[in-house]
Amino acid sequence: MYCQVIIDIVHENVASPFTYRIPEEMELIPGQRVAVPFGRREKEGIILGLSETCDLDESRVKDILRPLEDYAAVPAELMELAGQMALEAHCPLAETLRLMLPAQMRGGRIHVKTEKTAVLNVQAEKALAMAEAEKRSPKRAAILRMLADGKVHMVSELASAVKEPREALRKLAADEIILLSEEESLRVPGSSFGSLQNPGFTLTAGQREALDEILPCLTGKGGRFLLHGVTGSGKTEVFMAAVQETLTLGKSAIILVPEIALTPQMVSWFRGRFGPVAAVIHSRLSPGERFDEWRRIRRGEARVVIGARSAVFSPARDLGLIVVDEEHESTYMSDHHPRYDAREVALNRCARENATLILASATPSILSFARARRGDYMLLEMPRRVKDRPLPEVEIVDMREELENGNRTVLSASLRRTLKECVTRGEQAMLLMNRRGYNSFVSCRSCGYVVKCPNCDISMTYHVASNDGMLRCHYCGQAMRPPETCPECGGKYIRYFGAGTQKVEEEVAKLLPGIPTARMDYDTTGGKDGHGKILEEFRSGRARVLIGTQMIAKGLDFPQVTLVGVIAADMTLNLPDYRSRERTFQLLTQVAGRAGRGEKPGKVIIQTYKPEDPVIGYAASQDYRSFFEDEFRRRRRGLYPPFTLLVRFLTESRSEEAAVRTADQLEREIRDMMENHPAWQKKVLLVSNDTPGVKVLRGKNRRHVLMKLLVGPETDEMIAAMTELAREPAGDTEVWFEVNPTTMI
DNA sequence: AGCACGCCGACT
DNA sequence: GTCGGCGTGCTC
Repeated sequence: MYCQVIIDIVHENVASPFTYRIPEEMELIPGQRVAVPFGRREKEGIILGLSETCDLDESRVKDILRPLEDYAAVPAELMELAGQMALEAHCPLAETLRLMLPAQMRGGRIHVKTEKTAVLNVQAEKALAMAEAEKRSPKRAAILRMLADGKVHMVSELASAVKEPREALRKLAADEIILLSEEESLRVPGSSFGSLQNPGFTLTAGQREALDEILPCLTGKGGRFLLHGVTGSGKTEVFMAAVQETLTLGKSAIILVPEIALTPQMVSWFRGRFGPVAAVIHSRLSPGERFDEWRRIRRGEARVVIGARSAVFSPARDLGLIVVDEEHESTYMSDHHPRYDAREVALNRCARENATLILASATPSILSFARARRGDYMLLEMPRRVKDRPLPEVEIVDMREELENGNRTVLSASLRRTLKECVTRGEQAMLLMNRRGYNSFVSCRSCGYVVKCPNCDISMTYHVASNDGMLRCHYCGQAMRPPETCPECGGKYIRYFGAGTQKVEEEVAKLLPGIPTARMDYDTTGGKDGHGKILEEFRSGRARVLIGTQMIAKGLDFPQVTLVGVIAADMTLNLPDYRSRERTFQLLTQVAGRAGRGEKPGKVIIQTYKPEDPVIGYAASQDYRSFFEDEFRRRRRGLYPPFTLLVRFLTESRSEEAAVRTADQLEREIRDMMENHPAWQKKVLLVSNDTPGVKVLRGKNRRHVLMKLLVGPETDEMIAAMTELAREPAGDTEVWFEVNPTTMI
């Protein structure tokens, strides 16, 4: 027998399978990991397939050394998934296969943990009699009495009654009175999140209706749902019930959450409700715990998996359901190689394994909602909050008026007043400073005008004076000098935005002397568990005002918070990214949902230089539908995803000249390629060659070639050709190729 | 990815 | 004359 093995090396040169002979008496199956001789070294590999014959010269074929486990580490469905992903991403199979295994499992770094056990080897009566006789050895007597029940006991358990039992055990074993052996032990992660009993409450009508659609699918061939419910409508309860039903049917469920550290409630609910059948995968697990959780899942002992995006690759037995909570979150998009979208993988797996998919969000992504409307997903709407609690009152403050009234600070008069009242009442407030990215945009403080690219309908980015002080469009490379006066109203207050959380904290300290505040942003969450510490400070009430970037807006539940202030809603709106409107809407809607989660009603103040922007209004009234229709039209009109594909080649080199030269070379080759393929040429809307937002990163000079493509039947071929193009060696310049890059810096 | 082989400059 | 630079090429 022979087998095809994928060697665990990610390199084009060794990407295709290698043939090995399977020695007599060795039984192997596809998906199993093996050790093989490779060159003059030993390597790990995964069996792709088996065959009776081999078309290679016998003498060149080597023998499999040994299996690494006695089961297939990658089950058949995940083998197929890895294959398809490698094909789509144009990357070696070894790379996608790595996603299917806990990283620590590779390279033999992790071992199955065993625990020593002891069991009686003689009749219980005889043991008890011996215990009586063992006058001189109380330890042996005690051990014999404990083992007299005939059951297998852990040595650690015996050790808690008898100190240092090792010598006594050794003697008993030598006399063949007891048997010592080792048993595999699983490190079940401690209940670091506690275990909250979820109060069993009766379902609302909305929840009932949603479940009536979902539950029948679980028994059959599966279904696809987009669960759209306003903040506080009880989406969690719906998919918890679906998970319960999945377990009742003897199947497994995977629940994906955007960031496990931010959803401790969910984890404790699941632990409380499902006990040890729930496996929780999060970044704080030790390598050993992670591996053991993986094995519990692989064996079918854990049938509920909760984790971040990589949990979508869990080897769940008989998969019945995948839930993607907060479906719109960008964390579902992997940020390093091989790039994948956990939502797409979930969809793929569900189709493959006849499982049901539930995407849940209060603010679904444009893509998912568009699909739901097209009929790809069944749309389940829950427009009401539980107990018919009202949505918080939202006030929009026009910051241009503040300026006219002589207020040049970051806090409006209204926010100052409300904040003071809130704190005086002993309640808590959250202030969101949604600043992102390195660069700032340029805006007129008198009329709200923002400098936009003439070709792209995207705000231009100011490149600091130490760079070249120009305004640039990150999409097409258009550059211009910043205007001295506002082209719209002629005003002189053209400003470069860039104020941060620190500034806000200073203002709050001036307004409320002596009131403790907490600040949460990239600068303050550096240390180990910096996140948790700051949040705890706020949760405990020691800090009364929490000031932070968008990390404070996600899924947090502080019942004492009655005021949420958004310092400058336009900040994310004017980022040079076609997704900025979507992100702003999501952020504002989600943050508005943070206020008034307890008994007391909440208030939200949104400060903006552009109160007339519909996105602000849609978020204030939590009107998802109108936002969607508006944004979908805008994308179609502006030819943005999902109607088009953005593609980028990034060159990086120590030498600026080399980075530029390589980018120029790529551009020429791309243009040649398009000349040779008239059908492809028609799909190309834009080719630009320019300096990216960050010109030098980690000491490397950078340059990028951007393309916008219309999606069509030839898309995949074009991507494949461009992938090849990017692979060509370019001296000391590195070339990165990306489709729909997550970031454009 | 590693690790061989292989062909040109400064050293015991 | 050799030791060693890292350019090309192969690994079932």
